[in-house]
Amino acid sequence: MAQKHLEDFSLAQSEPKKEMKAEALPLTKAATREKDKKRVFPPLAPENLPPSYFVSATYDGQKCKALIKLYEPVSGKIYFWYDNTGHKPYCLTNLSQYELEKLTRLTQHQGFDHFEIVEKFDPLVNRIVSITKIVARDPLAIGGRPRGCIRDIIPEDFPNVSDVQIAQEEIKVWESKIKYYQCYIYDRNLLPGMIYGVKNGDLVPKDLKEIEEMVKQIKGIFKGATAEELQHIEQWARLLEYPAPKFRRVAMDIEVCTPIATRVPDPREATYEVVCVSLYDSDGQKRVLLLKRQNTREGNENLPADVIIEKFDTEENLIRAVFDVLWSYPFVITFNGDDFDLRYLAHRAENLGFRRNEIPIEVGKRVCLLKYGVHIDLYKFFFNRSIQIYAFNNRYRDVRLDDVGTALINMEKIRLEKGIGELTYTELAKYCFRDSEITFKLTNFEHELVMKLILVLARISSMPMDDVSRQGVSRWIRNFMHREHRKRNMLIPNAEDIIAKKGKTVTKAIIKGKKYKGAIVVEPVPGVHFNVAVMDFPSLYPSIMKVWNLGYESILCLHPECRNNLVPDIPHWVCTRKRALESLLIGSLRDLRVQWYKPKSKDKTLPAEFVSWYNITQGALKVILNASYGVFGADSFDLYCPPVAEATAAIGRHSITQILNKAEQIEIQVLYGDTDSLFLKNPSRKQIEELTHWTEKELKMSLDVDKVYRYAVFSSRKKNYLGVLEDGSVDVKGLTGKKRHIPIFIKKAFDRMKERLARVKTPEDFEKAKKDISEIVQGCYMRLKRREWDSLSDLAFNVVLGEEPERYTKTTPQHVKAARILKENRVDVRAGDLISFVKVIREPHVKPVELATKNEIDVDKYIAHLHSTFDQVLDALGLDFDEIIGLTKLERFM
DNA sequence: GCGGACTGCTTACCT
DNA sequence: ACAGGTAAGCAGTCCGCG
Repeated sequence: MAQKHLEDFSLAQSEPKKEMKAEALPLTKAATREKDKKRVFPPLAPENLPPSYFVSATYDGQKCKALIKLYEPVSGKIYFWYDNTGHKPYCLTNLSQYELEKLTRLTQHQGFDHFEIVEKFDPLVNRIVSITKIVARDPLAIGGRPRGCIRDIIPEDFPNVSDVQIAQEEIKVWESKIKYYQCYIYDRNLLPGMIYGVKNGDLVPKDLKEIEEMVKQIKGIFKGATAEELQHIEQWARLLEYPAPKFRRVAMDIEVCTPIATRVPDPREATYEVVCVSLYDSDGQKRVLLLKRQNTREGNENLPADVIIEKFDTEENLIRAVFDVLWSYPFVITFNGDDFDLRYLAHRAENLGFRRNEIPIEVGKRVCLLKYGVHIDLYKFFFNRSIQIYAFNNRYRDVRLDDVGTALINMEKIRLEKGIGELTYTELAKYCFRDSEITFKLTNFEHELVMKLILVLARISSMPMDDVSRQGVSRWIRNFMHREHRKRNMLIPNAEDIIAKKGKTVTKAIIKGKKYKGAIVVEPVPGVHFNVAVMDFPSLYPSIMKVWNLGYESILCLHPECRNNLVPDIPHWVCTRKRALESLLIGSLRDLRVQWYKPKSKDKTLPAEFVSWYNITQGALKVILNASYGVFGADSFDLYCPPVAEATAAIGRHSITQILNKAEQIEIQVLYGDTDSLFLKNPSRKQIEELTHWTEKELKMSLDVDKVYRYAVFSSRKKNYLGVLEDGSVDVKGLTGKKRHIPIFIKKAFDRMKERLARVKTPEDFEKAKKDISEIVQGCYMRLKRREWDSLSDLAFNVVLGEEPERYTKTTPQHVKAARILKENRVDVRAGDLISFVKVIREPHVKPVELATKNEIDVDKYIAHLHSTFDQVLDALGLDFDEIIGLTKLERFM
């Protein structure tokens, strides 16, 4: 495979060979061929293209057509396919053609094409309406320019509703903010991420016969599903079962030499020289391109033997060599390339006098895309909170290459002692090479997990891979909702219309400033409890949406006969006549995850590559399902509908309360519970079965035993406990000892306690363990008192600065005080930075670690923190901090 | 002028 | 630009205190 896609250069034509003054090679065969290759742009798909993956889409402003980027995995190339159906951009309005023709600004608009009358189902008024489609020649004519767009002209030129004759009380424009290529994807029923061929110039989906058997098997396990549900399960399964290709790709990193070592150069100015670029590709080719400079020594660092070092006499030639790469790889991976590497290269090339069409980069406001392939900026991807938490279980905490690399693939960046400009060639090469190596490997571990995850998300959301890797979960959900609206010929409602009709919530949140009441947390029973079963509803909220038919259309529907189908405890009702889209789509995704992908991802009898695919798929579904309730309560979501979220939460409270009562009734002690879980003390198998059956029958939802703790420790605090599993692993939830801001000095002591607790098997073991724990605490206390710590940084609190330091006006928290001190010392501090500070005796009682000295540490403050951290566990064990550290009751009183 | 009771702000966590 | 609920620590305010 690696060889194969380098063999085919049939596209190479025209354009004079570029001058390259590289030396100090030798080049491998592959690299030589790559250099010889000549570029043809655009890379048009031939009349008949072998099966290729739909990886991206855009609008070509010159050809005025939708453009699909197809990745052909055998040659490892991208092919462009332009629309040949004459599809055009449009928006919709409730004004008639007659009225619209009065608007000369519209009919004379250079982008205007024609009107059509269409019928669509309007979900908010629950009937088919006749509306006018305004077709344009260019998507920017509909919207997207600051002034004079069609969607703005209509309300501007009809300022008064009385000017026109319409049935509704308002002039409306719909679907004018959908990106044109998304519109194209929906209307043509295309599936990004799936496989297509080109036959006689037409784009045709490849038939998926190799997965038919599997799809049949999947449908077979959903016995209770309705025909409609089954149809959707099948639709999702087709998308998710089809295998992924190998992704031919290159990771890239650049270094720029700046006069001031601490400043990051501005990519919009691109004032300074690009001195090094490293490239690491999926065929194992590793290159470092260096710029020859005066006063730079060679150095004697060793790089891996297979790294090819190329030196360039001029920066221009170096950048040309990099651009050759960007013109030829289907996928280019960077870490922060949107805001730095690609942006810098593009502006630098401009400054150096490159012609526009020589630059392979499309520079946008916030992104940098490639004219040829697909640029994945891993920083954007890993920054996504949903990805961070649900796909990677919070394994990395700061979104920096070093941190993500260490956490996911155990690779660190190379630490620099000096600025880029002072490095020798080999030092610079080694440093830069490591970055592209980490970047590449972040897309390569676990059978190319990251690439496949992006592919799966692209399929679910009907989005290009470049968009899906940059945008948040609410966009993914919105886009598959849009797709399904179009598929059903439903009008996509405007957010303000949903709000006007269904915007009210009726419950009062516990937290001030929130819109509605959320979940229930059961008061824990403090103490140590042996044999604790944790039961939970798998995907509670998506289940509720499915079972209760929740969606913006069904909540508070217009049918009088549905008004008595009430949500428990609140006055909202739900439609009984028509299935809501969200309920159907999210419900079927949930069932597919719970009943197929989750079990398959744990099936040890399958080959590793399959398990990995199932695991990736279930992970992608998890990310989407976890957010599927929340988006309805987020005003940034296009189908924002607070009563849907409110009803979901209300039914959740109702469900857990019902089980609580049932458990009590069959005499199981409930120790704790949170939202969708119950912690049961020593239940019998029979009791568990009874609860499960009852839930299945009465609530129409599944209830599983998630795990069994050998023992669990609760304090009186909610969302705070420690549980030891049978295999000796320890779950710590919410305890201060695991929070990332506390000093490692305290954290280490806490971890020692954790290790000790893991070894406790029986209630009898506890006595010995308590003694050991007391000693751990005692030792820690003494070391503090004697000021015996390894380094000051062990005492640092690390707190994220949520805002720019000046923006704190109401209060000045300690980390902000420290940040301001740093600023006074000319250290650049910005929102999002992690501030490390220690507590000191003198005002203002905090100091950035790097400025503090041992003697000024306020030891008593640290003892107080040690105290409160351990108290969360100690009181459950019947231990007392003060007694442990040897204070008598009298001393404490004094 | 100072401490206690209180509220509010901020961060990090849980589901 | 998914939600609400909880814990902890500190900042700031008010009030009483001969």
